Amino acid sequence: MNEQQLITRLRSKGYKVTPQRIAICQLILSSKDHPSAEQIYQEVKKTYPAISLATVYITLDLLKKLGLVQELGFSDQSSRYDPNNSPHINVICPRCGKIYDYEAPNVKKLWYRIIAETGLKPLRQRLDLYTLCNKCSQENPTP
Amino acid sequence: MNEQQLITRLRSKGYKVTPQRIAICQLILSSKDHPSAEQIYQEVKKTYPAISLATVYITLDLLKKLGLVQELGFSDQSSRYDPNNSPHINVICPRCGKIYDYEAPNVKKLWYRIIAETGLKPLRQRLDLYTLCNKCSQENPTP
DNA sequence: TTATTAGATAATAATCATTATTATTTAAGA
DNA sequence: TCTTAAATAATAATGATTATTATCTAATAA
Repeated sequence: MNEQQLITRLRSKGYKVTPQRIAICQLILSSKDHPSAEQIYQEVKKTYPAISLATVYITLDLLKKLGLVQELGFSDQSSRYDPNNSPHINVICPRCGKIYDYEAPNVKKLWYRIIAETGLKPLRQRLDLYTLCNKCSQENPTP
Repeated sequence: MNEQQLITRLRSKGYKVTPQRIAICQLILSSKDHPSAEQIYQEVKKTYPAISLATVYITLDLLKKLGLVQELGFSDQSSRYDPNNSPHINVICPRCGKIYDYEAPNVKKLWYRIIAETGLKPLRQRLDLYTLCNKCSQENPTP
């Protein structure tokens, strides 16, 4: 989704288009590492030093309402925001919290077979796979 | 896991066996609805009126360390505790928060194929599928 | 059986991510 | 430009979870 599409999408839903909003949306929608609100805040602050953390939270809520990002809640770290809403696996390191997407046609295909198996109509899904990242498994193999 | 196995497990790890601990463990390990800490607290209070919420949290942490329960963090509700650690789907209602397990041999088999596809070695996983429960979809079909 | 003590409990204070509030500012249409 | 409803920045409030601490007790040994 490019900037013009985003602007159109916001206006069509009656939301105003502000520079802060564009900056936050661009950042999160192009992110690959599922940043937290704080991380987004720190990043956007580089361009908008006066921006408020509350604005970040409000904008993230807006993107959730538009169905453009999914909020991933955790018990051991603050929420992370995922702009990828097609079925994929969030590969998560239980030690450092790093997250990346594993996305492949076969994963999607197999997931659809699982869904068919359940007979349920999913609105969305969240597939988390916990495994030590390379860095953490090297640093301290057996904690 | 019966009470004797639980007691042995606790003692073998150097944890003391207390009546409160047994009550909390029994409750969570036999639960099917992934209760929250508060729900467990309210339930155990019926037998142990003087029990502290802190004790519930400490015991849940202990069960996590033993690998007997998984804590499921959410962004829109407090954590829920899941005693089922084999691959299964948490079917979650996005409106009322109700959770139940969908567990079937085929789901497990397909999930293992997905894992094989990724080439990753999972320590654990969490598979959430969001769909309106019967009650909520009847009450207000289109919000 | 009793004494000892490390760990557990109950009560409650502290933390911190997130949400709510409010005065001020601004986007967008008239 | 003018108007105004919505957005922003600043900050207070909330609430789940964690930390602290003064008893209390399970488990071991005398």
